[in-house]
Amino acid sequence: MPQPRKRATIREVAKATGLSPAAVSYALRGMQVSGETIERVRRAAAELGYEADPIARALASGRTGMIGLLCGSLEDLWQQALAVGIGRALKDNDRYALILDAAGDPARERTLAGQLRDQRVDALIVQPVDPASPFWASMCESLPVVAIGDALAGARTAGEVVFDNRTGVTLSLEHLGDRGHRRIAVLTPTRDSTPDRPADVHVLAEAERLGLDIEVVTAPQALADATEAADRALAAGHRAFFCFADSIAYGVYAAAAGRGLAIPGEVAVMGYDDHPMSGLLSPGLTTVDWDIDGIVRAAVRMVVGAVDGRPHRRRIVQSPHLRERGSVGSG
Amino acid sequence: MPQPRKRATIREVAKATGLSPAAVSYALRGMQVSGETIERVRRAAAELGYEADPIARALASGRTGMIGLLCGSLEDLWQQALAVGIGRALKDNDRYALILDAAGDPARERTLAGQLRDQRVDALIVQPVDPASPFWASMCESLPVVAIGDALAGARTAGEVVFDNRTGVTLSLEHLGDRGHRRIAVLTPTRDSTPDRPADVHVLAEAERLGLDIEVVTAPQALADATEAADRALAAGHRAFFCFADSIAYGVYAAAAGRGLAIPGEVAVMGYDDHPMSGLLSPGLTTVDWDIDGIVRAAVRMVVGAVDGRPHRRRIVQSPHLRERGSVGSG
DNA sequence: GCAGTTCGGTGAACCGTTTCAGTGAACCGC
DNA sequence: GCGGTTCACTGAAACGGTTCACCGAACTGC
Repeated sequence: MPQPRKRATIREVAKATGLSPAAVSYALRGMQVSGETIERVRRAAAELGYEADPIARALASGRTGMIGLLCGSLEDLWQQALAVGIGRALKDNDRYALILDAAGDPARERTLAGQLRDQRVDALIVQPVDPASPFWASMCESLPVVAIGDALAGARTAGEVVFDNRTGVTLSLEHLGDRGHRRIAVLTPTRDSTPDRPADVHVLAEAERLGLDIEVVTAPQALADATEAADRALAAGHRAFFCFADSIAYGVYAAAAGRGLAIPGEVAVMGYDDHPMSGLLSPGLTTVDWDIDGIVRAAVRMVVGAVDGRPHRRRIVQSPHLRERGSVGSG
Repeated sequence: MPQPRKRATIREVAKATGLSPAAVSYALRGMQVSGETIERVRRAAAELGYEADPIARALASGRTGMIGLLCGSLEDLWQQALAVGIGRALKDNDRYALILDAAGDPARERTLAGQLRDQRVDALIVQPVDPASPFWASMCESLPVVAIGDALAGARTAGEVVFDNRTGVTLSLEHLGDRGHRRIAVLTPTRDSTPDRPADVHVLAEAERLGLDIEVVTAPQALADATEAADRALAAGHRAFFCFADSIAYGVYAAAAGRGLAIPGEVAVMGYDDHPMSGLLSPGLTTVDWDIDGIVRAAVRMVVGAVDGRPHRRRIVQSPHLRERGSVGSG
């Protein structure tokens, strides 16, 4: 059990400069003190190796300078990329991200969001698993929340970067339909316990409109799990897949390879999200792309704006495009 | 600016139960109080919706129950997978991971490690960018540190999961040599500012031994950057690549495709790490694999053991195997 | 020359826990 | 019935900052 090295406290800096702790506190944050004093305090602090204790600061001020990032499921490569991107963008804004993983579980999502609040994060960015939960309304009461993906129902968010999933779904299903696929397995990460998301509901509506025969199958995004789910669907005779995440589509590639089935000759696959790896597969994965850099920038601008109390756009809708690469042949 | 909902404090619970705050504190942690009182306190706490404030708790006790995870570079897909894996494994041990990204920068690594200490994480897991820094010794004085990858020089770590990079490098270079490749571009994420890591040094020694003509090129792990670096190497006439991360090898695939060069016919590529996606490419990426689940389990066991003061293995060496998939033809 | 500001700074309360050093009562053996 | 433990609990001091209320001195306008 190593003992923590004793750090200098604000009182020691005060003693060294002959000022009160309060003055030191103000000086180091550049408030209400003369320039000459600030310089003196800076010097003394540097000499003593003093740096304000973030925990004590958080307790007293209620702020931390950190921003919570609550991801829906970090098994998903695209969401991993999003998290990394947001982390780096926040760093460029001199802020730190606290990244947590809801693992696709609505209950866990609520727990973690509450913990981030208790940790005094200045704001929260969330890619909600369960956007319909009334919990979000109370969350938005206590700190600025920026939602990515789906808007939070009935909550006063500080901003939202909404994906136009209706268009995304329509593009995907139409593409499959145009290529002659009528019986389609829809692989979605949504857990049974999650209330139907707008996107999922829209899948049913569009399938009806286009006269498609679909079966919705739950598939986790981790490659091994997705492969297993895809393999079961292949065993059940499915040959056309609409995957609600590129990560899941990768599982279809793996499962098809395992059964010696060729893509796109014998199996058709559509992804959703456009992860960088999707362009590297053979054939490339046909998918629907979101502008991930744009999403990152928008979310970070919103959250930083909200924290600093600056005006900012509260709502941006991301439109998808079909990225055709060859994984959907004619059926 | 939303106002934080007022939460119940320990004093209110004390008042409600007619006990002192100290008694409540003890009761909720099941220490030194009668079972009947514990039950009474529990009930009152539940009724008031009381939960101990983690920040105040951290300030008073110096502990948080969180474990810091400092990654070398989260641009790397394999490291992303490792981070996610560790996060989930810690969750299974009822602990939370605080994930930070050093972005390949030794200075940033030191800064972030210090911040995690200041945040009172109970322990730190680090995949060091700069394992030779004397900084780690002082870090290990103030909290348990578990190192993944390279051992920390001159530091009393709580544990280390060391990769046998010597063997990994030897396997890789021998494989390339056996297939008749003599002139090899080594793509490594190591920044110029980083002191040479043992693995990098070993590359030079082994190249010498095997009579290979190598050129070391710095390449970031982000796909776009790796592709660019690989493209420059291709332009310089390189046709055989040893990439020090699968993520970098993906860049070679992309660059080769961009120039219409076939793998393995015209370009040979070796990866390092074995990310799940590597098996999905065509041809599959020949690489050196580490048992990522084993690494996760070992690191988590070590860190949890160190925090709980239980005895645990302090050092595990991971041995690599060659995972031949077809991306290295005969040159 | 006097009320009214502004400036630079102080003292003390406060944030919400944990923990150390007691303390009174019950219980023990003898 | 007496010293010695144990038990269940209390009071107050940390932990290391921030912030509020206030204060004297130096300006300001008139």
